[in-house]
Amino acid sequence: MESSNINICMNEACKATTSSGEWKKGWVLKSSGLATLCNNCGSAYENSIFCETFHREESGWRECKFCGKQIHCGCIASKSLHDYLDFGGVGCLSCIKFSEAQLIRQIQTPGDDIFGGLGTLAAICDPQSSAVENYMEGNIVTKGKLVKLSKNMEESEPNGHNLFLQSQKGEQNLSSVQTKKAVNMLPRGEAGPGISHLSQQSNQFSITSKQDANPQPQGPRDMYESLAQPSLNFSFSSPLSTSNTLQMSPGEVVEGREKSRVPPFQQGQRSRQILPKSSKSGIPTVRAQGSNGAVSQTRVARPPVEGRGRSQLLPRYWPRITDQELQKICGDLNSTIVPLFEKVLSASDAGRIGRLVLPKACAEAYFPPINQSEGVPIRMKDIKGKEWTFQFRFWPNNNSRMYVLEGVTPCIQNMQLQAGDTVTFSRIDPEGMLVMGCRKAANSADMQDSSTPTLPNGSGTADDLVSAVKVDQPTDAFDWTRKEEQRGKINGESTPQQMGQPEKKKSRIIGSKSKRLLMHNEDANELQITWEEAQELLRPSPSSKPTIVMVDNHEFEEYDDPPVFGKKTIFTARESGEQEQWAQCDDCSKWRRLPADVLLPSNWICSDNIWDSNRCSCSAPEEMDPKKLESCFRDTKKRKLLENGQDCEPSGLDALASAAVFGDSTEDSGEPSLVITTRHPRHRPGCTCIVCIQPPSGKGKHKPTCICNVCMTVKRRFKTLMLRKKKRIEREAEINREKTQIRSKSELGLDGSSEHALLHGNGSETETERSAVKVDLAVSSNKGNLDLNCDPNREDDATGTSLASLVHVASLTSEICAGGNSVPAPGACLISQAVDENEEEHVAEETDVTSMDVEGEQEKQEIKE
DNA sequence: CTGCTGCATGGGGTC
DNA sequence: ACCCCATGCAGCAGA
Repeated sequence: MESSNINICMNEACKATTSSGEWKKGWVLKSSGLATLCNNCGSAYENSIFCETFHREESGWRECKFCGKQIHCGCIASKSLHDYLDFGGVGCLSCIKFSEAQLIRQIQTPGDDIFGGLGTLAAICDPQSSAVENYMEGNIVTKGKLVKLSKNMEESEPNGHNLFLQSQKGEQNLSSVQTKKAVNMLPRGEAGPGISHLSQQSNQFSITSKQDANPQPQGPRDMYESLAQPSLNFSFSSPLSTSNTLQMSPGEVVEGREKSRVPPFQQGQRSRQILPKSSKSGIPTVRAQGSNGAVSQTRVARPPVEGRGRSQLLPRYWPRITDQELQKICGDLNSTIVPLFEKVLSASDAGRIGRLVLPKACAEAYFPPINQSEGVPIRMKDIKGKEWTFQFRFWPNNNSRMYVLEGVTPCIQNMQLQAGDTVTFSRIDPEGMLVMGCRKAANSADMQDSSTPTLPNGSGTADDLVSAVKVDQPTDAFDWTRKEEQRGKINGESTPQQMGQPEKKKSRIIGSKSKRLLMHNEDANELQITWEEAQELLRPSPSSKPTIVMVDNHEFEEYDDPPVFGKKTIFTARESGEQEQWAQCDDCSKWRRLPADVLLPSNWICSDNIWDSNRCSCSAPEEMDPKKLESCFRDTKKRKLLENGQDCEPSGLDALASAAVFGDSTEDSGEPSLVITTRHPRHRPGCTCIVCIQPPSGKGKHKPTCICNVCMTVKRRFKTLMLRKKKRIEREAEINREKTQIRSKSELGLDGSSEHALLHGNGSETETERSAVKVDLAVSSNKGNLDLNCDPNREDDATGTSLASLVHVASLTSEICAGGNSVPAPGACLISQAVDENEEEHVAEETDVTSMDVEGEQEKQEIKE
């Protein structure tokens, strides 16, 4: 009750402290000219002091909207004397009781003084204010009463839009008044302000937002990347138009658009019930302006300004749209944007099912009420102005409902969103059209990288997975918890965002409940590989030592810790049998020879090469000629496949793949010979651990007589390839004939240059030669992997050429199969069968193959990326 | 076989 | 303890 050297911001969400000598800089003294004693109870009422970030606009003194009686709203004892009007303002209880029904009619009547009167009020009570919340819950007025009044208003108001317009008008007046008042209330001196913890009077929770005349350009971390060209030609066609709610808060709009001096960010007038309780789950942590007057670019969680509010809206759904983004969406037009809520996309949301699960509270607050499970179509625009129609519906779920937006896949794909990104739902007013915005997760992979601090203070670590993902604005929204932690600390100019944040609360920021969403992006990338490829990346946990157990005379290594992903390396062996390992630098892509037993982290560069001082820098040349290296790797792959084939009878697929890889690669580099490699880098040839003995998916499951879809596809494919080969041979023969003829002619009369032109001009021969090279390169670059999905029609495609070789090999195998008594290779049999099959299916099959090609290449591309 | 639909389940957050 | 919601999955329809 007493003034002291330390002033505390009256806002419960802030509670910042400052010494009395400092409060001028960023602190606003409120109500200094008003009475300090409650007229009703005589209780002392303190002048309030707020830091600008949280400064509130009014004193505890109100005027009854109906009778003009002065009410001190900050006085607990006055609880029986007044009530908060859900649409704003204060009324004494006697008036409220008398005129509740009349109030509704007044609201509906244009020109009624209610909203005009709002403008004459020094301020209105903001039911959304946390202070109000606390206060009301504390003693003043029951929430149910407000809800009741709110519902009455909603139900009795057939035209919410009109209501909104009225409200808006009134609030705009209010805003101007508030702005003026704020200016008038600039600090007058150090005297007066005192500490007050008790003043929980219902005050409007106005947030100053000073738009800099020269707003700073958005940094790369400022998101809403695709907000660039919002179209604001929206129409009020959304079913939301039926929403009988007092709608947006113009203060919010002002905040986003105007460059007024201290326009209060009005947190809306209604739907207090959709807000969480302040002190626990987070008061609106709006920090629209720092005390230095910097432009507001911070991403703050703003409680939605409206909604039917049938349930609470969790802070994680509060829109964190920045003023800049608001401005972008609003553009220069007269439309205003009302942030409603946002949601971090889950894997399910971003998946191909096309169902976006809507938070129940949000759905019920901002979407039209639906009684049928089928729901209603909802038109929505994205931030580029493209209109989408989704089906808004629900499913019964545990005596509740689960609301979903169906058909969002095209929109999400259009915005290139994925799990972890955020979709925002806003409304353009006065049109009322819903706008679906987006915000990319801020380079989560990078931010999760332990090498890159994610927070300004460098507190980001690899463990800060959650915060790293979502703390995209370090000086951004802070949550209530953190504010609570700051209580008692000097705030001053420091940004609370720089404070540490409990791990538990970090997940709040990401907005996700599910740990499944928290998958490291790199991990996600790792999952975009095949099972076999994954085996090559698996490393036993460095910290764990295996326990060797014997099962059926096989040694098994048992690890207590799960395997970890390491860098993919290639194992080779010298002729002496000595094994070695090759790793590629992530920076220069040069291959470095390493001891066979070392395990590399997922990221490895030359400077990490502690085993070869001569090649511990990217500037050092590669030890081996790239061609030889490729050959070596190819041989490695070949040997590996051979080993696999010896272990178990190859399936048709395996045989074909092996044949394809081996067939046209007989080059012997003379360098380290092909070596028996394992699927498990840690494991040596002969290892019989569960990893090494387990066949890859599908291996061994397909018999030569198998007629499963996979095998049938392969059969058809090879039939196609055989035909292709036949045509190719014919064409080459024809080309050769032509060349022979040309040579004959040139020998007869043409000069050398013409011959050269002919030979190189038509490119026939060189094309063939190139093809031969490409065969080699294709296999090499693919590290021996056979791409069965290549397009046989692409003659100039390296992979396709290699497949021609594959066909050649396959045909040879087929001949063996047909002519010998030996047990045919399954692949050969497949080919044999394929040759016998009718050729009529070719056209359709080629189409299938082409589609497979595309998918296969896309898949490879994704893996590369 | 694939994709869609609707519901069930259970982890986890909130009250 | 309640309940939200991310996800799994069975059933169904169409290709």
